[in-house]
Amino acid sequence: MYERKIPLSLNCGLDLIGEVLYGKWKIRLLWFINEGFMRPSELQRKIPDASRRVLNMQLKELEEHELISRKIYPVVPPKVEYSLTEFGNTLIPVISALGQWGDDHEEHLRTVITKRLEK
Amino acid sequence: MYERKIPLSLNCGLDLIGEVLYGKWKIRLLWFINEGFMRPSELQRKIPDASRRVLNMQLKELEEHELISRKIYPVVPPKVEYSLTEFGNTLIPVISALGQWGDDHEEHLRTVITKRLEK
DNA sequence: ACAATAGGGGATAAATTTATCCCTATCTGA
DNA sequence: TCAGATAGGGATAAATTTATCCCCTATTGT
Repeated sequence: MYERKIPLSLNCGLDLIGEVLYGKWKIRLLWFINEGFMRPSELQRKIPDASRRVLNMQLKELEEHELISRKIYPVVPPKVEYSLTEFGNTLIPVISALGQWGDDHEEHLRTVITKRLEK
Repeated sequence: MYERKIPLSLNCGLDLIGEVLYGKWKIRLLWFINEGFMRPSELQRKIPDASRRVLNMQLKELEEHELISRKIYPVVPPKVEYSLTEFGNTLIPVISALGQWGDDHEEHLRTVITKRLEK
């Protein structure tokens, strides 16, 4: 794996949650898994903008952080299912709050984001 | 500025909030501004791990996204104060929820983060 | 005269994260 | 027999974000 050169700062709760949620697709992965899309191929279809490789990597990190667990069915063709751990479940209300805020302010957000990009 | 080559995905509320909060120090900046540390030099002292330059850049982005506003006092030496906009204020409960979750699970988080780094 | 403080920003390097490409394996259906 | 689905990963390139270095203005204190 990549060996970090700049040490992490893990001083407060915000640092800690950032460490496990930071990653372009992680929050969405947790969200979709919570909604019942548990197989890697389903998740890839739900998030077509992400490459297969990156989703695998981020799923692995979520698993190492014990937010999700991975169950392998010994069948052919292979079948794998992810599910939220108990710990991962406690994060759902927080993610929900994030999404809700984004939805509540969708119009304004689109405006300011677009405005900034055009400069 | 840097010209983006990969288009953003702004499909849902989670994408939108991600766009304005993604940045190593942004959440903390909002938090400290909310706590009353409004001057650039104060913020730099509160977040010593960040370089001055990066804080300025992230503050500028927060301002362009209309989460904070910047007031310049025409005095010498210069004085600048940031404050949350009304819009930025609506984000505080969300950030609070993030920090609270991190605090509530601090011990477990430290364990899993450290464990993963040691591999 | 000189350092320190206040606020800012250009140029460039380094770090980190994502994307791309290619390869592995087995079974099902046309 | 060939295409497609299923799941995964190594090697490497590209994109993006952060860090570092240096420079500017003007005032106050030593």
